[in-house]
Amino acid sequence: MEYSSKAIEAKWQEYWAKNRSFEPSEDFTKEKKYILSMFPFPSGRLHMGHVRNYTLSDAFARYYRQQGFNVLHPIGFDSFGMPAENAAIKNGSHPKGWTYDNIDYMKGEFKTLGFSFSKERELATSDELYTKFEQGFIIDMYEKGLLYRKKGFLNWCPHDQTVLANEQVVDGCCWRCDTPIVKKDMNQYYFKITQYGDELLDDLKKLEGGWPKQVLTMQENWIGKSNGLAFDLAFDEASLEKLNNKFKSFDVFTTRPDTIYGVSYTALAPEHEIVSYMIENNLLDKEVVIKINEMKNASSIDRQKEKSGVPLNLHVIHPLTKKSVPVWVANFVLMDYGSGAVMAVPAHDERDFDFAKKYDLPINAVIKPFEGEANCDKAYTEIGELFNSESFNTLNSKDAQSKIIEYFEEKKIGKKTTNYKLKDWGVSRQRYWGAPIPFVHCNDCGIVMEKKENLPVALPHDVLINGEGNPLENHTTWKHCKCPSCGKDAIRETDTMDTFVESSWYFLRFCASPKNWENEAFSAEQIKYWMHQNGHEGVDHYIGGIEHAILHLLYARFFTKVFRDLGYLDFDEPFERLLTQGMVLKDGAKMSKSKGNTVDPDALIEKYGADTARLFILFAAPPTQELEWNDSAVEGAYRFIKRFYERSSNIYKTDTIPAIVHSSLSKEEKFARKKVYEALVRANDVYGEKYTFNTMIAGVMEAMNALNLQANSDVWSEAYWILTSIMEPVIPHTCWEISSKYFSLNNLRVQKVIEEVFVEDTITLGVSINGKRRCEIEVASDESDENIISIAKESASKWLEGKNIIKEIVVPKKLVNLVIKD
RNA sequence: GCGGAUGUGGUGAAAUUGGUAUACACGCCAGACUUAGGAUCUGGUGUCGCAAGACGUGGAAGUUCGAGUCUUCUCAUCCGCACCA
Repeated sequence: MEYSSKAIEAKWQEYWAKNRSFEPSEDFTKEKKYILSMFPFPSGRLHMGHVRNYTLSDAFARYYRQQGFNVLHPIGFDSFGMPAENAAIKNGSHPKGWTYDNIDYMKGEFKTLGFSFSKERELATSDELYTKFEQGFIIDMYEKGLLYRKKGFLNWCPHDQTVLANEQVVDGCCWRCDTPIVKKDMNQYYFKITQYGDELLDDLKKLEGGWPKQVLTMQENWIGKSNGLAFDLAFDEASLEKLNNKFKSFDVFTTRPDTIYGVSYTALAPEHEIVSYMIENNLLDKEVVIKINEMKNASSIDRQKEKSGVPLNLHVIHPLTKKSVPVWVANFVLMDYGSGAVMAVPAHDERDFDFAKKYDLPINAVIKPFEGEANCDKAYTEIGELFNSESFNTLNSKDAQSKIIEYFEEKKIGKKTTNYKLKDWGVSRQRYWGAPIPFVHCNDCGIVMEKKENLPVALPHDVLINGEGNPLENHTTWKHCKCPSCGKDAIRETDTMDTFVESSWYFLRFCASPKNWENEAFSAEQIKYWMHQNGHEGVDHYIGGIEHAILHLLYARFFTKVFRDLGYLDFDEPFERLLTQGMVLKDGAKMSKSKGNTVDPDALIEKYGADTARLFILFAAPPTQELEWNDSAVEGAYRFIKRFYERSSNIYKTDTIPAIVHSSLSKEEKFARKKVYEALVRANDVYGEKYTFNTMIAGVMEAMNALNLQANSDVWSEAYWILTSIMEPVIPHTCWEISSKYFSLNNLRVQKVIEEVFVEDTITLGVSINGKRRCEIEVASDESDENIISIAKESASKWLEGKNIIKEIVVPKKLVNLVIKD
């Protein structure tokens, strides 16, 4: 009975493949579970983060199959993207060949890890069939005005030679290659995600409980809703003249209208159109222009270092006091938030204060603390009581805010406004390996959508990828086409889509039978089934890394709402429960090639087998915590499996669970049974809410330790009937092997908990004196409190001598506490 | 700066939610079997102490018969956001 991971694992992997064991049933009357892991980018090999991710989802999928659910547990590859092109530049490979070779290899790895994915629903998002439907949705969205093209200042990564969405810029650098981004002015397509800002924010409430709090907070902050007042600041006569009457005013936004009487200057972003106009028309001194250009060109990190600005020698009229207020350009004013202009109240805003100090601008306090006096040594940013504010004096900040907004609205000089940090999602990428945006530029008709029957607009195979420019733009023939509307010569759009578009709807694609994939993106009937259950909506368990807390998860939520409004779906949120797994660390740091602290899954499987890898991963830490890799603990996992396998020699063949008369057992046998059923209870707790596989496995180990203390083959056999069922989601190969050998696979299903094994004749109670544990006593489980106390007193007599007992507490089945006094 | 999380043996971690702190595992120590052991099995292992015992969940205080768990303050580490007007 030597344990051989290789022979056992290969055998069952073949068996599962041959028997289509993990294909979902199309019997839609059964209860279902949709278990989904975030699909991988086919970079070449799986890393430990993937293994952890898929081990978790696989455990869920296998558990629910045992429980009799119809389980959809699909996988695919997020296969467009820049690494394929970077590899092309480096090795001369073709992105497509490189991608699909990697996919083949990684599919092999899935198999050797025993993951119970549906093979038949596997897909790659670079498949033309996938692009075809995606481009169809893009056209729908364009028609609805949810996709538009405009010129703007974009985040440009000089290394990847492409633009990035705001979400994809991390600390001023490219999220993929860490190159500092620069701003570039160019045309690009945007999804109007801001139109869904409110709903994306409000619906976070529906996800409470199902999603980690942290992710909800991050999304909330990202959307960044703030309420306030927007109003116009009109130029004075001299300024109007200076601007050739081109601009009469500009718009500002404030969340603190209560501080409006404290305005002492206003500031425009260096990119503001009024500033640009003045530069273009030589209305500014040379030195001023140089300073403004410096501000514009500074990286976002440099720009944050120190506040700086220049006056424009323009003035606006304060809307309430009618006083003249100078207009400055300031580097801390951001063009892409609000209107790119601010009213500055140095007395009550730290940024405005710093700037005013530096340039010696007036600081006018208008809010004072409810207790105490106004103080101009630093900005007072708390709420308080208004003064120097004409008719609003003595109001508190909160009341003043609404009163002042009301006043502006009455006078029609301003409006209550909501602003969002969230910006529209820029989706153009100037690269080859992505889904082409299915539009055509026609001299006569403008931007024209490709006809749906002509989809997909597929990529040309013969491209030159050398890292210079956009390969589609440079291709000699591909971009030339006929206008779908007028038939004249036209040019194809050469931008491709951000790969986050593909991952925004892949979970819906799995809701279709592969035999219909040619004809439909997803099936209404299957969406209705897989994405709904008992009033709940969405994927039942979605498992992946926290690094997608904003990007992918926000985009997927947005697409779900758009698809709903396009009439394709009838629910609001795609993922009901989200489990974000922790990182895999080695030597205290995230595994990475550059640090040289990686563990190769293939080598691990070669040495110990997939079951060992899976067991270690689930045992070493709870899923949401970081997982510190430990080679000798892996060894320990291997030894446990080996023991578990070899001790099956204690059991006999049976097709039903052995019947045992509990009362006839010895103390050790009863104890072993109790431990086995305790493990079962723990196992059932894991999947609902707690996900604590580590304690479930500890329970099984405890049961094994208890079984070793006795030799009753009925008890052993019953135990294995249950334990192989509990452990099957974790170490499936070993469990199927044992189960097929002894139980004809009949035990891999719901197990019943028997209560009688938990009933004990005697119980052990701790005895504490003044809360300090002193000794323990063994009493009959139905002993009266009165007797328990007298037994406790007797056994603790040593500590009670000469003391008065003033209180006696019995905690049922736990302990006795005696409170004494000298 | 703002927001969130975490802090328990040499290590990864448990603790049925206010009731015997350290389950389970790794490591370590000792023993058995062995030509041998990086195999297997058995036993031990929070700290101090010869012992009785004392101390012990980052630190300080509080509530309680009783606190890892609740309250207040504080320290440390990690993560997210960050000139968002």
